[in-house]
Amino acid sequence: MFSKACEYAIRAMVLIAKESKLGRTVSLTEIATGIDSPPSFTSKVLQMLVKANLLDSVKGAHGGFRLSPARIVGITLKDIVHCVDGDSVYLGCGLGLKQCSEKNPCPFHDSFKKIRDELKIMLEETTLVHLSERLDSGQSILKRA
Amino acid sequence: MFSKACEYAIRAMVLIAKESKLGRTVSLTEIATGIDSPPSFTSKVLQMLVKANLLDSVKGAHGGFRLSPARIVGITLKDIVHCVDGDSVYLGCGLGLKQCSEKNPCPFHDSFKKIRDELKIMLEETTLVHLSERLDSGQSILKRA
DNA sequence: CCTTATCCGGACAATTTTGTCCGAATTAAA
DNA sequence: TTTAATTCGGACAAAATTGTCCGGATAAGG
Repeated sequence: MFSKACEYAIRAMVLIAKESKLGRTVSLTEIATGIDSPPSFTSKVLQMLVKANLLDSVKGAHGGFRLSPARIVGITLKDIVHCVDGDSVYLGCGLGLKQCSEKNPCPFHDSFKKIRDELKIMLEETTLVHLSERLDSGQSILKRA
Repeated sequence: MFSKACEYAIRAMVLIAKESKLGRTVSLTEIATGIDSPPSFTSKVLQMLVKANLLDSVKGAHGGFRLSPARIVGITLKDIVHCVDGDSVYLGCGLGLKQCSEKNPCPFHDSFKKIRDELKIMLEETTLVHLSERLDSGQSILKRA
């Protein structure tokens, strides 16, 4: 469904959101430990998010990553997925046909479009607030126990 | 969403279903041309389907691939996807967490489960009959025009 | 100013996915 | 029986994705 890079991106952003709400800045090491991901690769992914202006980084000692309150409220899963994987997950044809469209549909265009649209809506409606809240309450996990 | 291999598998099966209804056996060359895919790679994918007993092959001159009427009716998208990509598309965690479950959910387990379940149902309900009919009627395409 | 902790960027490496090639086995038809 | 058309299987190659390493830039704190 999503690439590894995108999975790490989402998990990292949720963790950063959680810590940012407490006023903390989170280092790469803490993130990689917290979401159980390869540090160097995670670093690349975070750089993508920073460049796309979805995430703030603080250089130098005691630096790290953080999210402003406005961003925690405003950033959706769709923003993150779009940044890392592009929009083919919720826009592309299920059979990989570039010519597939309403007028020129592949055989399961209609049934698939329904799923894609729901996925798109879900990604658009889910913000970092929603996700990080479940972490706070201990209702959910970001890595294996 | 699906791998290239899986996309080719689905497109090929729809084409074979369409031709099999007319009593024809379809060669690899015809399939690759008909669905606009790399022949040798498509061959590998078809072999997977044959081994999984989802498809019949006829060796030797005038050989090729074909589907019995019973299979055209019985085989669903889920069968094909499961054979080629496994079941992670409609069963796995959206964040790639193996420990994710009802009792130990990742932050967007619930919203994602809804999508996955619908995808699963759609894949289970869609058979080759449905897909090949749309080809017959000229309502849909398997490659670029 | 110096040291230390951190992000950044580029080069590199490993792994997985995608794709190619060729020879062997099989079968229809001349 | 020979030839041609085909699937099958294995080895190989290319490309994409995932992951590592290191040196440079930046900033805090003594």
